[in-house]
Amino acid sequence: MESLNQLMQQRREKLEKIRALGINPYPPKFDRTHTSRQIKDNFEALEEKEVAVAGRIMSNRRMGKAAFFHIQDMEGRIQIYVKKDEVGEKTFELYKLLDIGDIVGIRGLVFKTRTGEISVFAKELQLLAKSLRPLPIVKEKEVDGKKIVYDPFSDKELRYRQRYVDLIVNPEVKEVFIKRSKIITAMRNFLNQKGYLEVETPILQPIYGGASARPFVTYHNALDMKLYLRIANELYLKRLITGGFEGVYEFGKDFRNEGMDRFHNPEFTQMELYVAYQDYYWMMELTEEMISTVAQEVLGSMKIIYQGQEIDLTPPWRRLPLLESIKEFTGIEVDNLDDAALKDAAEKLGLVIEDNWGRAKIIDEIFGEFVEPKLVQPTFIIDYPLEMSPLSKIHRNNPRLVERFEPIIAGKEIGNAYSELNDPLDQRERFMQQMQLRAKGDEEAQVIDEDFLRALEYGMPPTAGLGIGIDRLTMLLTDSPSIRDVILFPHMRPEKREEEHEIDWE
RNA sequence: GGGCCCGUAGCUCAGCCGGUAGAGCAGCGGCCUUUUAAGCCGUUGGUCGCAGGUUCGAUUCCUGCCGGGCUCACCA
Repeated sequence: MESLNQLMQQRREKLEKIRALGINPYPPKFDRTHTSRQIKDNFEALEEKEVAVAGRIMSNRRMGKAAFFHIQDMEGRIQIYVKKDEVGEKTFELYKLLDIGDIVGIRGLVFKTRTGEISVFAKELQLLAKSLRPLPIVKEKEVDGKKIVYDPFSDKELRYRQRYVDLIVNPEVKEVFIKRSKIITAMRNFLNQKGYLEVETPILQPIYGGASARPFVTYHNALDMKLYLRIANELYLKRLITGGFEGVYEFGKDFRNEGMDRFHNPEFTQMELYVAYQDYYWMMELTEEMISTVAQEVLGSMKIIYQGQEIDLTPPWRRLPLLESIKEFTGIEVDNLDDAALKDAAEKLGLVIEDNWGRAKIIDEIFGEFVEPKLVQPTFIIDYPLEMSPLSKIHRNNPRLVERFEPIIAGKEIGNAYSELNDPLDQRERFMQQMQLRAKGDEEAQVIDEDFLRALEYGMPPTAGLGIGIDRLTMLLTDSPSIRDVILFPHMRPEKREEEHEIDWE
């Protein structure tokens, strides 16, 4: 237990004084009639009427025998006016023992102050929860309609570790997560309207698959076996297409045991959708329709600003084959070059190419370095090299390519899709190639999944599949520079080692 | 993993080339019954991230560690 500093000590003393007044500092409930927003939006109708509001004290201006303070509820803040003559001696004593951060309920009359602020004139004041820790104090002032914030609570480490404080003190943070929720709801509604079925598939998997990534490993005691946290939903969802569902989707957490940065959190949310009898061209249309619809519903516009760049999500989006995109941005015509010449060309661009890299890896490198960052407006990069895509169908016009696309927006991929490979013999081949890569030390190569192959052998219809990174999409639609700004509790190292709290596994 | 930067009061920060710390807000006490970054007067509060080293003396210099940020690498 950390020792109490002066401020926390004082609050505990106040708590005892409140108890001594015969007041329960943690009563069971409060009957609220209005939120702050409802009062502000309906002032004319509510003026001089009695309301009951509740929230956290966020500012306090005391003037002898009267005081103004703001309380904050889910929808905003409203000012409260307390006057000793009005609330009485005892309640005013209670008021004097309150702190910023305490949760209170007020019953009183709606009025407007001399300076024009809609407020509640307290007739009754009730403590609903005493706060024992001091909040950061953020003050703000409006000048010419612009909000100036003084001493913002800005330490990123504290904000991420104590998100509850961040949410209390920084209202725009709450907005981001409200939008995140609306994005997911809008997407779910879109998919439901199309008639697709939302399903749930295992997170704990005996064999992981569906992406190239290193997994987290866990252990089931009763079964005495290793399990993996899923890296993708893909293989289970395709089993369901085999099973006869013709459109299934899942919003799910995936887990990848890799580095962390501005665009990667070890656990992240993905929406995966599989639709029978369709191909990747069809899926491109669905994707642009879905993303633009979500933006329209959540933001009221298909035009967004991301980190200062204006982006127009209105369909149709540009479709650009991968190799053409490389030609466009670097002049390199990959198809005219043999392996050695391609390596030379890449090195001339300044890339460091390892000797054991194949063509696909070099192409991917050139794309990632010279093309992707330049694709600000939404673009479907289509038709990837076969070797990079063990789960997608070979291109109908070119056996060295697959029918795959990635939607790129603001220089970053936000998803991945293909005409799903449903030829079980070809799929087995591709798995075998992956196993060879794995034998050569590629820890991210995919693992053969015999049960998935068995499902394909029963026959899976032609299918289009799509994955959309919900975190990345949310970054885009909330103009957030880091994935940690759109995840409520981003992964952090433990604050300190507290031996006494270590969990004792058997 | 590499590079750069940061860690000082509850919060936001200052502290030059070494002499064991300061501001604003918050808090506490006083005045103030329509204030709003309320105001005025007074005042408390710090193992200067942790551990070593150099030194008569370290918040300051050096090393290591811990935590974080940015970035590069890796990575769908």
